[in-house]
Amino acid sequence: MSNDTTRERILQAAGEAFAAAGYRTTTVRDICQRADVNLASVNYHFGDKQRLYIEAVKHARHLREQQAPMPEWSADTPPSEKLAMFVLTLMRRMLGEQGDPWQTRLVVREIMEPTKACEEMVQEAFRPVFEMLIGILAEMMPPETPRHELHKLALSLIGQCFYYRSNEKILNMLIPSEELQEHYALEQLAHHITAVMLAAMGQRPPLGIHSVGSQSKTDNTFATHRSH
Amino acid sequence: MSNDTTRERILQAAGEAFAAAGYRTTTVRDICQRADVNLASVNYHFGDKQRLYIEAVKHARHLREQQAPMPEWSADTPPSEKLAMFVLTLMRRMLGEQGDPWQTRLVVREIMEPTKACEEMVQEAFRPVFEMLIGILAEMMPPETPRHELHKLALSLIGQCFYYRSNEKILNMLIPSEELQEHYALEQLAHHITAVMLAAMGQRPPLGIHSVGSQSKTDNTFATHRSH
DNA sequence: AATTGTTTTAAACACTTGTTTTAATGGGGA
DNA sequence: TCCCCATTAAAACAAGTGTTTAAAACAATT
Repeated sequence: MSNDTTRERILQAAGEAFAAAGYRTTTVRDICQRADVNLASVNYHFGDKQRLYIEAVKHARHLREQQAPMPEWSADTPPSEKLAMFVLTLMRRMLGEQGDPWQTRLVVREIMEPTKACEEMVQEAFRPVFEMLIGILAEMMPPETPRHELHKLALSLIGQCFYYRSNEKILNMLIPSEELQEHYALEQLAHHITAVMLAAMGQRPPLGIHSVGSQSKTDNTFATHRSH
Repeated sequence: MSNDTTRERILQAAGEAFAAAGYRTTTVRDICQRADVNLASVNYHFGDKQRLYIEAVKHARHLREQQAPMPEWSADTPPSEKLAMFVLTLMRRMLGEQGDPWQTRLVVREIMEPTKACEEMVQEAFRPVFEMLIGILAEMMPPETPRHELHKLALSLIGQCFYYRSNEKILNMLIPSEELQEHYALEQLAHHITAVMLAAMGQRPPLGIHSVGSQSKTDNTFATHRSH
């Protein structure tokens, strides 16, 4: 964590500051104070604030990728296992395992309000991950499934994961804190999202059905359980 | 659309401006120019920029609610139909039917980075909608389903809807534009999300299974369709 | 030790920002 | 008509912003 060069200290401080307050709100003076460097060194090392921002985004993304790398599977790994691992990794990137996940906060800002730093991010990071997910889903769905349907399934999955990062503050207001502590750990959320997607694709029994044995399905599988 | 009083003109212009560029980036001068009023009138009518922002958020939320009101159902409406309508309404609020949906853009900003305007928004708007959704889901799931599981199902649904508003720009870079035009209309997206949720809860056959007859299920319902 | 190129420092600059001030305007009632 | 009120208008203010400048400090090479 202890980056010694001025350039690296600025990059780190800028990432944290931009992630916490956004581009416009954080000042160059903030960053320099946090990094304990002289005010002019930002312009010396990065030219101007905007180019520093772009570099900070790139830096954040790289950090996040190596903190939660996408797994590689052997050829015979069942697709449902791949999907579970994929979701878990995505959630790790979203929420992080320890400390404040400022890297993802910064990336999310860029997603919501793309700047010049976004194009590179999509091509280098998002598109490969997206294609990987499409590949996993394609293994589970019938071969004739149209591409746009695979895409929407992928977006359903990503959307659920994304939600827990982007709406964190709202969640804290909506869900009681004991419930949050007890049932909203990273692994529990990943497990839930995986279950929803697998059930939606018929790779697992639907949620709410406790009879796991696949041959013991009863008639009311697709029926309403109670009309309140 | 033609609000005549100075106060209303400012409110409208401020909402659009804040939605497009955020609180810090948009200047009071921007807003006044757009509303064609004198610079000082913001402070005269609203006190300061921050209180104007709070009023603008409230205004935007009210506008959005009356543009896409939540439906009311008769007592015997099946829950799956309720869910479909709920999703459609939520998507209408997210994406809007015509023109730039600046109201939701502004609300989304507030979700991502809550200010003083947020608390009121959650209590008055989000919580009732959330509870309504929980009620619908509870009708479909077994009575013994724990509350936190209903909550997570609700969040899965909301997360998918939210995604199409928050990641709009990324989607445009990730999905070919012809596919977007052909398969990403508001109703199509709502239909997809509804299908995913219903299938996940066992209220519909899984996606990718075309035999709708509930008795003609074959053995491979919960099996892999192809190993690539 | 002197010199060269790189990095750091403190100060200043030019500009934008939210806000305030003070005067002008306009319209109803006495 | 005159006065009083709410509203609008133009100008100025004070604080904060990104950026530049020019000198100082430093490190490495000759």
